[in-house]
Amino acid sequence: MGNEIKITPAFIRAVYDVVAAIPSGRVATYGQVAERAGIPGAAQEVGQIMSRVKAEQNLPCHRVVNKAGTLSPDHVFGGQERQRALLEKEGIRFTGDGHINMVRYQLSEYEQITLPWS
DNA sequence: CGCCTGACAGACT
DNA sequence: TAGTCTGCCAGGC
Repeated sequence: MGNEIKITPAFIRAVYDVVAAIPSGRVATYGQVAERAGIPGAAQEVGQIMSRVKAEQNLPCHRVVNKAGTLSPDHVFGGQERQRALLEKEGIRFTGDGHINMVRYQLSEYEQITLPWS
Protein backbone atom coordinates (compact mmCIF):
# COMPACT_ATOMS: atom_id res chain seq x y z
CA MET A 1 0.00 0.00 0.00
CA GLY A 2 1.24 3.29 -0.51
CA ASN A 3 0.83 6.76 -1.51
CA GLU A 4 1.13 7.01 -5.18
CA ILE A 5 2.79 10.19 -6.05
CA LYS A 6 0.93 11.63 -8.92
CA ILE A 7 0.81 15.23 -9.89
CA THR A 8 -2.92 15.39 -10.27
CA PRO A 9 -4.88 18.63 -10.52
CA ALA A 10 -6.23 17.86 -7.05
CA PHE A 11 -2.74 17.56 -5.60
CA ILE A 12 -1.65 20.75 -7.32
CA ARG A 13 -4.61 22.62 -5.88
CA ALA A 14 -3.87 21.21 -2.44
CA VAL A 15 -0.29 22.43 -2.74
CA TYR A 16 -1.47 25.88 -3.71
CA ASP A 17 -3.77 26.02 -0.70
CA VAL A 18 -1.04 24.95 1.68
CA VAL A 19 1.48 27.43 0.30
CA ALA A 20 -1.05 30.23 0.30
CA ALA A 21 -1.71 29.56 3.98
CA ILE A 22 1.91 29.91 5.12
CA PRO A 23 1.92 32.97 7.38
CA SER A 24 4.15 35.89 6.59
CA GLY A 25 7.34 35.67 8.57
CA ARG A 26 7.36 31.87 8.58
CA VAL A 27 8.68 29.29 6.13
CA ALA A 28 7.79 25.70 5.32
CA THR A 29 9.88 22.98 3.72
CA TYR A 30 8.95 21.18 0.52
CA GLY A 31 8.40 18.06 2.57
CA GLN A 32 6.03 19.83 4.92
CA VAL A 33 4.02 21.19 2.05
CA ALA A 34 3.79 17.74 0.48
CA GLU A 35 2.67 16.22 3.74
CA ARG A 36 0.07 18.88 4.41
CA ALA A 37 -1.12 18.55 0.83
CA GLY A 38 -1.81 14.90 1.46
CA ILE A 39 1.16 13.09 -0.11
CA PRO A 40 4.04 12.59 2.30
CA GLY A 41 7.31 12.08 0.48
CA ALA A 42 6.39 14.12 -2.55
CA ALA A 43 8.80 16.91 -1.72
CA GLN A 44 10.50 16.84 -5.07
CA GLU A 45 7.17 16.95 -6.82
CA VAL A 46 6.24 20.03 -4.83
CA GLY A 47 9.41 21.65 -6.12
CA GLN A 48 8.38 20.73 -9.60
CA ILE A 49 4.99 22.29 -9.07
CA MET A 50 6.56 25.42 -7.61
CA SER A 51 8.75 25.78 -10.66
CA ARG A 52 5.64 26.08 -12.78
CA VAL A 53 3.78 28.59 -10.66
CA LYS A 54 3.20 31.82 -12.48
CA ALA A 55 3.57 35.22 -10.90
CA GLU A 56 -0.09 36.01 -11.55
CA GLN A 57 -1.07 33.25 -9.19
CA ASN A 58 0.27 35.42 -6.44
CA LEU A 59 1.51 32.59 -4.27
CA PRO A 60 4.18 33.16 -1.59
CA CYS A 61 6.51 30.56 -3.10
CA HIS A 62 9.46 32.31 -1.50
CA ARG A 63 8.27 30.94 1.85
CA VAL A 64 8.92 27.40 0.70
CA VAL A 65 12.54 26.39 1.19
CA ASN A 66 14.51 23.20 1.51
CA LYS A 67 15.19 21.63 4.85
CA ALA A 68 18.69 23.04 5.12
CA GLY A 69 17.25 26.54 5.04
CA THR A 70 19.09 27.49 1.88
CA LEU A 71 17.43 29.42 -0.87
CA SER A 72 16.41 28.38 -4.35
CA PRO A 73 18.91 28.36 -7.21
CA ASP A 74 19.77 31.61 -8.93
CA HIS A 75 17.56 30.88 -11.88
CA VAL A 76 14.39 31.44 -9.85
CA PHE A 77 13.05 34.57 -8.23
CA GLY A 78 15.50 36.50 -10.34
CA GLY A 79 18.31 35.49 -8.04
CA GLN A 80 18.64 34.42 -4.45
CA GLU A 81 19.08 38.00 -3.36
CA ARG A 82 15.58 38.74 -4.47
CA GLN A 83 14.09 35.83 -2.56
CA ARG A 84 16.14 36.80 0.45
CA ALA A 85 14.87 40.35 0.23
CA LEU A 86 11.28 39.14 0.18
CA LEU A 87 11.81 37.04 3.28
CA GLU A 88 13.72 39.69 5.20
CA LYS A 89 10.94 42.09 4.42
CA GLU A 90 8.68 39.74 6.36
CA GLY A 91 10.98 39.78 9.34
CA ILE A 92 13.02 36.66 8.69
CA ARG A 93 16.64 37.06 9.60
CA PHE A 94 19.50 35.18 7.99
CA THR A 95 22.64 33.70 9.45
CA GLY A 96 26.05 34.95 8.47
CA ASP A 97 26.30 32.07 6.03
CA GLY A 98 23.26 33.33 4.22
CA HIS A 99 20.75 30.70 5.19
CA ILE A 100 17.58 30.77 7.24
CA ASN A 101 17.51 29.87 10.89
CA MET A 102 15.00 27.05 10.40
CA VAL A 103 14.72 26.26 14.08
CA ARG A 104 13.28 29.68 14.53
CA TYR A 105 11.17 30.27 11.44
CA GLN A 106 10.07 26.88 10.18
CA LEU A 107 6.39 26.18 10.59
CA SER A 108 6.04 23.61 13.32
CA GLU A 109 4.62 20.22 12.42
CA TYR A 110 1.93 20.52 15.01
CA GLU A 111 1.16 24.14 14.43
CA GLN A 112 -2.13 24.49 12.66
CA ILE A 113 -2.08 26.87 9.82
CA THR A 114 -4.61 29.60 10.37
CA LEU A 115 -6.25 30.42 7.12
CA PRO A 116 -6.77 34.12 6.39
CA TRP A 117 -10.51 33.69 6.17
CA SER A 118 -10.97 31.68 9.35
C1' DC B 1 12.73 1.32 -23.14
C1' DG B 2 17.14 3.20 -20.44
C1' DC B 3 19.74 7.20 -18.70
C1' DC B 4 20.19 11.68 -16.56
C1' DT B 5 18.59 15.65 -13.97
C1' DG B 6 16.30 18.08 -10.20
C1' DA B 7 13.14 24.75 -6.37
C1' DC B 8 14.10 17.26 -2.02
C1' DA B 9 15.00 14.51 2.24
C1' DG B 10 16.52 10.88 5.68
C1' DA B 11 20.30 8.33 7.70
C1' DC B 12 25.10 8.47 9.06
C1' DT B 13 29.41 10.38 9.90
C1' DT C 1 25.65 22.21 11.34
C1' DA C 2 27.84 20.32 7.17
C1' DG C 3 29.19 16.59 3.89
C1' DT C 4 28.21 12.39 1.68
C1' DC C 5 25.48 8.70 0.15
C1' DT C 6 21.12 6.72 -0.93
C1' DG C 7 16.08 6.61 -1.90
C1' DC C 8 12.61 8.68 -4.34
C1' DC C 9 9.71 9.92 -8.50
C1' DA C 10 8.37 12.81 -12.54
C1' DG C 11 10.01 14.48 -16.99
C1' DG C 12 12.86 15.25 -20.85
C1' DC C 13 15.70 12.90 -24.46
